[in-house]
Amino acid sequence: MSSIVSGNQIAEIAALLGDPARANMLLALMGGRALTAGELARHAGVSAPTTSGHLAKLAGARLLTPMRQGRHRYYRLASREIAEVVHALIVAAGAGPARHRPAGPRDAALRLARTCYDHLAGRLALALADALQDRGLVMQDDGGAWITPAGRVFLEGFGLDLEAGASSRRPLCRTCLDWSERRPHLAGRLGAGLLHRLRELDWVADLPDTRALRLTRSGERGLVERFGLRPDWRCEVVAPGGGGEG
Amino acid sequence: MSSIVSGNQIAEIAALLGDPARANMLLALMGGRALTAGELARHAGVSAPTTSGHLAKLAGARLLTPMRQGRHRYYRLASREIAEVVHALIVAAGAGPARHRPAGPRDAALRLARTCYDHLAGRLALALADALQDRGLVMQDDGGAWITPAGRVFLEGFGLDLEAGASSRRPLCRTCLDWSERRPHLAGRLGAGLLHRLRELDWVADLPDTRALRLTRSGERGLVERFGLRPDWRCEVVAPGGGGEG
DNA sequence: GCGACGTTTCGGCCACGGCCGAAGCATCCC
DNA sequence: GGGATGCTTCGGCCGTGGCCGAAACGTCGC
Repeated sequence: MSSIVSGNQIAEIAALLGDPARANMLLALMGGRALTAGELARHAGVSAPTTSGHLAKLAGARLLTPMRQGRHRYYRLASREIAEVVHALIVAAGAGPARHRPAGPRDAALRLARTCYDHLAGRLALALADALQDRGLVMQDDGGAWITPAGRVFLEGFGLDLEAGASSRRPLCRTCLDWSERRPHLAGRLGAGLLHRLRELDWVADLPDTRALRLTRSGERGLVERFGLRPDWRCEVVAPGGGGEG
Repeated sequence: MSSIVSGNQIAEIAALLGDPARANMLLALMGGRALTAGELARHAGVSAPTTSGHLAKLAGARLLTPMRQGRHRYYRLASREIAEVVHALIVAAGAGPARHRPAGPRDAALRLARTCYDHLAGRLALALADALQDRGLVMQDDGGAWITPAGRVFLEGFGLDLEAGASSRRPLCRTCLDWSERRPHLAGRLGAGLLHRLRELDWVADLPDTRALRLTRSGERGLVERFGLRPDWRCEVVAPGGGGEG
């Protein structure tokens, strides 16, 4: 399988990661959020023109995907494969005393449900996003998500104020790459509003000293009844193949 | 988890991989075997002096581990973490339709026993290497292996011709990093001779259309009786904490 | 419309690093 | 010892590419 890949192709990608400014940009994007060129410039510690050049290269090589939004330009990691490369580099750089990560109960809880900035992440977030999509309330395509008219009615009926913050630059509905599951979940004002409402209804509760969340009994019942959440949402979604063999 | 790693550290590693010559060297080393500077030069398609410079950088950054052996200098991947980075890059470069690998029964057979070039690899190879070491017939240290006088007697009694090919440049006894188990097994002329003899005795048999091997009933009995192979050799091997890792 | 702001293009500077040939060590073999 | 072989060091050439300031472009808000 590796025989079809030449060192030159590898070097091309690695060289893009081999610049401190670009590496810092990619690192900043590992959170899964899309960031603007300006934010990335600040993360990288270089000027706006320099940043622009770097971003053009990264997008040209399909490492990043740009999204225009008004006078801003958002960039996000283009694929799971690229995220894997950066992840492997993070591990290799942290190297030294090879840290062991036994994926304990804490990790499991985080994978199940947690906050990501101000919105929901983890398997629960994905299941919720899937449920909304299955019912035609939210549509997702390659690089974004939006609320359908039916979705607007439903969400306002659920108690969300979709107009709140409408004047801010923040998009109403946006996808955010879920770091543990490697699939996009819902962010933006919709994601924030959802999490806020779920807390308000006591459908989710914060666990102490962690970003993990607990889905309450009423929450589980409510999400299944009103959102059509699949009862098996806790199950592993996909098992990406492990290390290769020579 | 990623917060303690700066983009600069990542860039440092990635930059080393970002040169076509170096990338081709690392790709060649992904087979798990240690290769000489000359072999790597040929793989990379650059001159010996250039290769030397590259290898010095890679070894200096702990991506490769050098091993002197006479007038040769062998290099191998320094750690599992580095191999993971290269692996992720291979996947990302092959990108497009992300191949799925379901780790089926074929894979399991390969992990159990297979050929690696002309010698044995997989758990059987490790168990055999351990057995030889436990009985003081072969000694291994940080970067190599050699046959003890007692081992020489035993192996010749088993039917190996240790003098065959003695005039060639190939080392008698060498370790080779097992790619599926991430521990060294025995290669060199000893490894080749062992596999040859095991086939001759019908202790192992080749499976069709794969590099996997099957240990026959007589083979299993013979290896337990004569080599002291542990009967539980098929079990998952636990990575020893000490190890030559990193 | 106008100014403010975010981003990109242009031009020029400069350093880093890859490349090789020649020469220098080290090792093996006879 | 002498000669082959494998690898490294040295010196010099040269292209690639990162960086910035100035200025242009596009969008937003008034």
